[in-house]
Amino acid sequence: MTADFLGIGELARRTGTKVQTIRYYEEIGLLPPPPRTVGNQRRYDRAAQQRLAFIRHARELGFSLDAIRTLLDLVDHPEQPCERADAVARARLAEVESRIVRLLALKEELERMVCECRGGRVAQCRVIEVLADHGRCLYADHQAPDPAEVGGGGEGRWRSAGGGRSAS
Amino acid sequence: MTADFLGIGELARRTGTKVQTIRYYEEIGLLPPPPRTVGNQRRYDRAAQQRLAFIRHARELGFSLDAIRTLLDLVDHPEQPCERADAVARARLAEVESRIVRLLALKEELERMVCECRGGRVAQCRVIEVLADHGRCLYADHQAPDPAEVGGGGEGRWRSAGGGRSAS
DNA sequence: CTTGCGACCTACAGCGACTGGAGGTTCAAG
DNA sequence: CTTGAACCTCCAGTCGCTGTAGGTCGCAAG
Repeated sequence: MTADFLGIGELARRTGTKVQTIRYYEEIGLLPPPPRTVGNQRRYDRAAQQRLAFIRHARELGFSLDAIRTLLDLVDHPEQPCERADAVARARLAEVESRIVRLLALKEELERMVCECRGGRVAQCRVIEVLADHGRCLYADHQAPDPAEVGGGGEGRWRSAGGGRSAS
Repeated sequence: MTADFLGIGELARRTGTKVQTIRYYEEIGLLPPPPRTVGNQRRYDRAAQQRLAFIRHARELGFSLDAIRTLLDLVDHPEQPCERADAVARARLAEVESRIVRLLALKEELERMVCECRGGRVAQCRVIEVLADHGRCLYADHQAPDPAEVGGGGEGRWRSAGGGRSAS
């Protein structure tokens, strides 16, 4: 049924990839340059289809293109021990886990915000208030790079700086 | 203790922001252009500090700069009803929640992969195998944009396409 | 007053992972 | 032969910064 050599559009349709993305993968060396017709159009065989499916699947699982490059290297040398593949997958797992932890904390924070907002004016809005004052958070360290003091109490809105020329 | 007008470096230090990032926020209109010294250097007052702290905090909670722009607009007009702020926060919450759900599924998938890999050759590696064959996943829809058939059985590695010129 | 040094200035290029468009060619059906 | 969809290359833009180059400012020591 399925022709063995596909045009780029057909390949795109079958793998749920955009045509440009396929060309992009080729450009950065994830996909090998396929053979072309005499009219210069790309033609993909089954191996290319499977390689692209692998890439897409790995992308769906959140692997970076760099990690995928490593994984594909391994696919290309299947007699090696698979420690590297394992390590890549484990690293990705650790990433996902820490992201989940962080997002759960964020979720709690956001829930508190929207629950406490009782729909008045912005001037009394909890959402705005919490954002303005980190101190009202459950967790001080959402993901902050540095602790760093940020100065200042909480009364009076601070809109924008406006006029005054400064001394030098 | 704290001088009321800070140089950009001091402000950066206090808010845990990079100097270039502050200039970037100014460039895209999140921070108003501050007054300058006669020598053309930026000087920030307390309002600017608080505005930047707000931005940083919102960023830590994962709000996009666009969402933050909306939020800051509201801060600048505190007599409005706060529905918009609420909506922005709720949208962010929904985003976070769906991301958590997706990541939990990914986590499970990755765990299965690394657990089942028994450290042989790449040729028998579970990690590689699962990536090559979406059908082995628990959930078909990690985040795929389209279902899309992806063709093909599972024997024989598919390395790269290589030579053959195609017919036209 | 000069020198030196660090903090500051503008302008622009680059990251990852695509996405979109312009402007031109090729293919297959009618 | 004509039409129009699919293809081609090249390049700019997305988001949220980050880094660099090459110059200026501010302040202290000599």
